[in-house]
Amino acid sequence: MSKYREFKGLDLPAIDAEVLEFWNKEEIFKKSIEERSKDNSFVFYEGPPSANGKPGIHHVMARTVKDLFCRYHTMKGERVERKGGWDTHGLPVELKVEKELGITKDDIGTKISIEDYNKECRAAVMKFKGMWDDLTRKMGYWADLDNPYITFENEYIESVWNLLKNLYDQDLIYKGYTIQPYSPAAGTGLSSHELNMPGAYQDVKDTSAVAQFQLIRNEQSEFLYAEKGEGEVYIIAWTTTPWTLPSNTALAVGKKIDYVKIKTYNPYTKLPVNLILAKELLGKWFKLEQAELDFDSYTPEDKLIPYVILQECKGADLEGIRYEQLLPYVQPEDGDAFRVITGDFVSTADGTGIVHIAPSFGADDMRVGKQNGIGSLTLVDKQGKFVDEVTDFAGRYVKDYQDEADYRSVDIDISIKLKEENKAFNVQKYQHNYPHCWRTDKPILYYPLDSWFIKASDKRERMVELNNTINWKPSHTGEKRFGNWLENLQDWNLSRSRYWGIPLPIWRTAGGDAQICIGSVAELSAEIEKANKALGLSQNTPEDLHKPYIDDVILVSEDGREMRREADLIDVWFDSGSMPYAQWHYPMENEEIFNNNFPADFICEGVDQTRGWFYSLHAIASMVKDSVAYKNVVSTGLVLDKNGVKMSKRLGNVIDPFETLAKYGADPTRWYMMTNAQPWDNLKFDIAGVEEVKRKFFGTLYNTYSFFSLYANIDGFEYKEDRIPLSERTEIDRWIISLLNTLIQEVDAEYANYEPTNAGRKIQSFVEDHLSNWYVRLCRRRFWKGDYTHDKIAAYQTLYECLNTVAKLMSPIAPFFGDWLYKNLNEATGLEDHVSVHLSLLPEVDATAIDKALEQRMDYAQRISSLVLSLRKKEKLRVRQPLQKVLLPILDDKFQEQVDLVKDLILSEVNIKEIEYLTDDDGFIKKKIKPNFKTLGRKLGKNMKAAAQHINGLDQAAISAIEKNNQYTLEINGESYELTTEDFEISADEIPGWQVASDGDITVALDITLTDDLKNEGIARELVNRIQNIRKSSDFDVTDRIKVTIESHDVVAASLADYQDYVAMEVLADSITQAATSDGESVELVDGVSVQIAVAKA
RNA sequence: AGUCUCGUAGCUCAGCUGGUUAGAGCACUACACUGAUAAUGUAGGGGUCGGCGGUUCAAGUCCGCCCGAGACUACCA
Repeated sequence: MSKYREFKGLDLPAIDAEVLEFWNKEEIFKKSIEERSKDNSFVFYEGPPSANGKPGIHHVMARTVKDLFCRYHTMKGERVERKGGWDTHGLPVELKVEKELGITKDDIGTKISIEDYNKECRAAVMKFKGMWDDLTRKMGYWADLDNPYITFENEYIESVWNLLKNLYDQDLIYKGYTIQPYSPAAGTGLSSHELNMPGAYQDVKDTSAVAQFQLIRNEQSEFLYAEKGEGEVYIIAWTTTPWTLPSNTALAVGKKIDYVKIKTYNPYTKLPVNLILAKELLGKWFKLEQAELDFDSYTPEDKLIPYVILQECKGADLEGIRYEQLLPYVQPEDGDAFRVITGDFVSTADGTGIVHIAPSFGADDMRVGKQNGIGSLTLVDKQGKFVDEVTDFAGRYVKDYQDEADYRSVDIDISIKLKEENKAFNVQKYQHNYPHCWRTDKPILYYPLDSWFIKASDKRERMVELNNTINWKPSHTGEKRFGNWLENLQDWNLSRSRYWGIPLPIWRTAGGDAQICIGSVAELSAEIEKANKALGLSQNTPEDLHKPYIDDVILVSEDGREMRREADLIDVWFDSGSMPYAQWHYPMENEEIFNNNFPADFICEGVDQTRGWFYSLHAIASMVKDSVAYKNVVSTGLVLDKNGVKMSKRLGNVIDPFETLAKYGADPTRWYMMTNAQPWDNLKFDIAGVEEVKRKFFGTLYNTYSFFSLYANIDGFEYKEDRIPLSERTEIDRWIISLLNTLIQEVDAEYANYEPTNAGRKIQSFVEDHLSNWYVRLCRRRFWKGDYTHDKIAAYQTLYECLNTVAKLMSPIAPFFGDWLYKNLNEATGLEDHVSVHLSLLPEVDATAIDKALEQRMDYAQRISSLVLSLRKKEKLRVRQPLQKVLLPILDDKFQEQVDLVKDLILSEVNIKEIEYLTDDDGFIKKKIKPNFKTLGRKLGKNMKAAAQHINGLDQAAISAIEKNNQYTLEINGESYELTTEDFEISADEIPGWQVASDGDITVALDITLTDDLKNEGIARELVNRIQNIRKSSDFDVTDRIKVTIESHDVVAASLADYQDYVAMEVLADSITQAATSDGESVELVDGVSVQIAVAKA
C-alpha cells in the first residue's frame, strides 16, 4: 500500500534541496518545455545581467516575477523557452579591469596593448558567472543556462551589425555633433556615469558677469522705445562662464515671465541706460532705496544709482527681437542668430530671468538653438583655448588646463573688456557647483563632439503608437514615464569612445565623403577582398570582430580611395536591445526560430530599465521590424532595506541572497516578495516578513497536509474509490469545493493579468482562513472518528482535492513546495499522470461547483459562531459546556432558509443544542433603521442630511410598516419621495432581557440556563478532554484501545450515569471503572472538582 | 530643476466607479482551547487616512497648492 509521506517538522531548505535534485535528475525543466507544442509558444526574453558583479537580493525579486509567469504559462499548456543571456560590454567592465590592473585609460596603448586590455575585459566579465548560475538554481529560477547568448561573441556582434546596417539603409544613421561633457585636460569626452562619480561636482568660485545686450530698434522692438530714458535699450543676461560670451548667439526668456524695462545708469561707465530684466529679480540687482532717488540730482560720483521702472511686458512680447552681437569676432553661418527666443527652462530662480545662449557650450542651448534655427559659434578649441579669430584672447585657455604658473583668468579679462565697452552691468565672484574631470580634477566643458546617431526622432510617432499597444505593469510606467520620454524623443547617440564593446561597422574616407556600413562578416570579407585587390593589400577577415583587429581593416571606396573605420564603439544599450535577433544569430541563421519568437509575450526588469533596455528593445523593433518587441512588460520596483533605505555596502544593510535562501528556503523568500507589496512598488525587505510567511502560510499548509497524511495513512485512503459527486457530499465539503473553484477562477485571472500579488494573497487567504481554520477545524472528527464510511471518504477526497489544487496554484510562486506537496499527494494515489506539478496543467474551473448561496450561508455560519463564542466568553462559559439554545432574529425568510442549511455546523462548532428563530411577529426584537446613503443620496441630493436625521428617528411601528409595505413616503422640505426597503438598512438592535451580540445585519442571543443534564454532559466532555490529554502525554498511538479508571466522585458518577458510553467511544476505551482510588493523574474537571484518572492500554 | 510614483494603526499592507462605526496580518495585553499543538480561538488598546484649500447633500477616495520619501532624466544661465 502506498503511503503519504509523513514528516517530523517543516524544513523548507531541505525541501528545496530534495526537489532541486529531483528536477535535476528527471530534467523537469527540459521536459516542461519539450512536452509542450511549438505551435503554442509563450515568448519570454531574458534581459541579460552583467556577470562582472555579484548578484543581490533584488535580482531574486525580478527573477521571481520572470519565473512565475513563465511557469504559469507552462501550466497553461504553452511552450516557454527561456534562453539565458549575458551582457558583457560597457564601461563598468572597463573600469573594473582598470581598477584591478591598477591602470587608467591613458595607459591603454602604452602600458597595456588594446589587445591585452580587451582580453582582460573578456575574462573579467564572466568572473561571477558561477555565482549567478548558483543563485539561479537555488532560487528556483528556470532558465537555459547551457546555451545563453553572450554579447561579445562574434555571431552576436554580426547580428548587431546587421541591425545597424538595416537602419543605415533606411537612412536613419548619421554623424552629427552633440554637446557632451568634455575634459580638455584629458582630451576626452566623459560619460554621465563618470560625471556622477563622487567628487566630480566641486564648489568653485568663478567670475560671473551680467552682460548688456543692445537691442536693435525696428518695427518689432519699437514698443520698447516709446518711452525711454537717455541712452540705448539693453537686455541683461547673467553667466557664470563669461568665456562663452564670444560664442553667444541668442538670448532666451520665459514666455510667461514678467519683464520690466527700467531707466538707470551703468555702474561702471555711469552712462544712462535702459535695461530689461525679469520683474521678480529686480530686487536682486537693485535696492529699494535706489528707486526713490532723484534722477535730476544724480552725479556719477554718487554711490547709489537711481532707477525707475518705465514699462512692463511678458517674455512672449520680447520673442524675436534682435540685438547687436556682444563680441563680434565671428558670425555664425549656420543660422539666423542674435535674436530673443523663448525657452521653457528659463526661470526666475537666479540671474536676470534672461539666459545667455551659446549653443556650442550647453545642452539646453544647443537644443533651443536648433529648435529656433539659431546658428552657433565654437570659438574654443578642443584643448580648451580660444581660436585665432578671437583676436585679443586667441590662444588663451578658458580655464587653467596647463597648470600655468601665471595663469590669468580669461573670465576676468573678458569682464574687464565688457566693463570698458559699456557692455557689463555687473561683475562679481560667484560660488557654484561645477563638474570636474575625475582624472585630471580640472573643470569640464560642455563641448560639441562628433558622434554617430540613430535618427530615432524620425520614428517618434510610430514608437508612441506601438507603445500604446503594450500592456505595461504598472500602467503608469508605460503611459507616463515611458510615454513622456517617447514624446520628447531625442536622437540616439550611439558613439562611445572606448575599447571593449561592439565596433561601429562604418568605414569612411579621410574626408568623409564616401562611406560604407557593413552588415555581416560575409560582406566584410567581400569588401576586404575588394580592398586587397584595389590597394594591393593582403588583409584577412579578423577572427575577432573587436578592437584592435577590426581597426586594422582598410576598405576601399568606389573610386579607389582608402576607407578606415570610424573609431567609435556603440552604446551597450544597443547590444542588449538587439537580443531578440542576435540571440539567434538572426538573420544569418535560425530564421524560423526567430519568427516563432518575436515579439516577446512577456519581459520583466527593474524600472530603471525604462530608458535602458525597455527603450532599446522598443526602439530597435520599431525601426527595424515596425513592431513592438514585447507585448507585456512588468517593471519591478526597488528592494530597499526594512527601513526603506537603499541597500549599499557602505551602510552594511545589504541582504545576502544566498544566506536568506539557505536559511529560509527559496519559496518563503519568493512568496514574501510577491505578496508583501506589488512587485512594482518598492519593497522594504524585512527578514521578519519572510519568517512570518514561513510560519503562517507554509506552516499552516504543512500542518494541513500533515493532518491529512496522518489519517489518510491510517485509513488507507488512496483515492481509489470513484470520485463522490458533490451532490452526495456534505454542505461543508461542497462549500470548500465551491470556494476552491472560485479561487481557481480568480487566481488564474490574476496570473493572466500579471498580478502576482493578488494571486498569492488569494491563495494564502484560502489556505489560512478557509481551508485550515474552518474546513479542517470543523471536520477533524470526520477524519479520525469511526469507520471508513462514505462520508469519511468524501472528506478525504475533498481535502485531497483542495491540497492538490493549492499545490498547482501556488507552484508558479513557490515552485519547490508546490512540487513537493503535489508529489506527496500524487505519488500515494497516482491520480495524475505527471511526475512534477510543473508538467501538469492548471485545473479548470468547475463552474457548476461554485455555489454563491452556499458561500454566503457559510459566511453566516462563521459569523454566527463567532458571535456565540464571544457571548460565551462574556458569560465565562467554556465551549465544552453545552448550552440549550441560541436565539436568532430573522429579518427575512431567505435568511432563515440559509441558516437552517448550516445549522448543524453552527451547533457543533459552538456546542449548543438548538437554534430558535425569532420572527418579527413575536414582538421580541427591537429594530434599528439606518438610511442607505448609496441609493438615497442619488434620489435626495441636497435633502440627504435632513432625511438621514428623520430616518434615524423613526420608531418601531414605522419600521415595521416599512418592512410590511415595502413602501415609505418621505416628506422633506416640502418635497415628497417614494422610498422602498432598498433605501434602508434595517437590523435587529436588541432583544429585551437577553445578552446580544451583533455583527452587521446578524444578531444573536444566548440562552445560558444550565440544566443538570447540560451540566452532566459538560462534565462528560471534560472527562473526555482530560483522558485524551493523558493518552497524548503517555504517547499512545491514536488508534490504541484503553482501559480507564476514575476516582469516585458524585459529579463524575452523575455524569457517567448518562454519558459513560459517549466517553468510552470518544476516548477508545474498552472499559471505564469508577473506584475509590485510581493511582492515576490528578486532574481538575471543573472548579473545585478534582479526581484521579488512570489510563492503561487495553 | 523636470517627469513619475508613494504617504492609511508601532510595522507591512487592503480599501471597488465618492455613501456615514476606515479594515486585515504582525507586534502588544488578557482570557480560552489543546487527537493539526513551535498551531488555534475570543476580546482589547491603538488612526487629525501627510498638511491646507476646493468641488459635493456626502471626500481616505475627485481637483489644486504645499510638505515629506523614492525613482528616473537633466544639470542650469
